[in-house]
Amino acid sequence: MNEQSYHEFTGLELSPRKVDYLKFILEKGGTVKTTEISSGLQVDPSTTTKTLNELASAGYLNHVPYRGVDLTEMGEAYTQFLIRRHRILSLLLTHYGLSSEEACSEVSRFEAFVSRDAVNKICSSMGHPMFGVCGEISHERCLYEEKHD
Amino acid sequence: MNEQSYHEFTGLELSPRKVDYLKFILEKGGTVKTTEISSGLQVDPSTTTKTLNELASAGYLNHVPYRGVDLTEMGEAYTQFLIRRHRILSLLLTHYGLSSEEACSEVSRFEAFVSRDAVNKICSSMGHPMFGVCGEISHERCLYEEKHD
DNA sequence: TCAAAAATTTGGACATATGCCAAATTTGGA
DNA sequence: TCCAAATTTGGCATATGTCCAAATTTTTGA
Repeated sequence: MNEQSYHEFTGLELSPRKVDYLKFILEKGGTVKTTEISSGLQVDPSTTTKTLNELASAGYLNHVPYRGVDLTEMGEAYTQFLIRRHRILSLLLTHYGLSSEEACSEVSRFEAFVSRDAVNKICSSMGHPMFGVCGEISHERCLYEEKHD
Repeated sequence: MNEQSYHEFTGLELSPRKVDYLKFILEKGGTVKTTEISSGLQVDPSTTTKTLNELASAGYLNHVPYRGVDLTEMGEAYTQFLIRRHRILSLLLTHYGLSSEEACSEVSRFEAFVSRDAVNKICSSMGHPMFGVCGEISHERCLYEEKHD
């Protein structure tokens, strides 16, 4: 989604693993170092470097070699969606007999394959819940888009 | 799951594409030929042959070269689960503002990553619905397992 | 200040999953 | 029986994700 505004994306742009990286980076906040990510995601630092380069090339991150990464404006907006998706889907599953922990780990496995359209429909249908099982749910862009469809 | 009974599986054994193959084969029924599968899944016949060999090695299929494949007993039981999973998840999404078609194609993208445990919980929680948006839902093993947990 | 330690990156290798093409093999119908 | 159609083999390609060892850069502390 390099050249486009963050209004246009399907939610299917990134692999499950890349989603993990972005979520981790947003949750850490600010500039994040390779080592922190490697520990957090349990991978070799060289793996982290490679993935970071890919995410930077795709426009989600600014990467200053040897210094760390931070989210671009687009990357931040996109990652907000990733987190909202995770929370909405997790909350959904807790309504069907899964515990918070089960829901969370279940969703982590498949969330990367759930489209933004579907998430937005589920979200409206649930009445834009404010609290998920793993954090507060922000609907900023979600509500904005609904009004401007 | 080669040596084990089909009572023990997580539902995460197969990649999305292999799930497609098994579902297609079960839906066709009986012995299915390479060409039918290739047309159905829109892939080169040589790709089909390779995948069939993998599924046969893993114990899901009997493959008689140049003749076709059919599901083993285990493969059939497993594929029943795959289809139930697809239908339960699709039905679920239609309760959140997605049309049948949307639900179906959405679920096709991520179903391979939803565990059997989660499906069983969702299924009980929904009261073991008999009809999905893309076919009747059979609960044979699902109900059996519930009684014998 | 500056050398050793720590962090990061590079380059090479490997594994898995998919998929196509061309060539060889087998089947089956005329 | 013989050829066309179906199938399989073998080779190759791409995309992801991962590790290791070596090279590079940054940081730290004496």
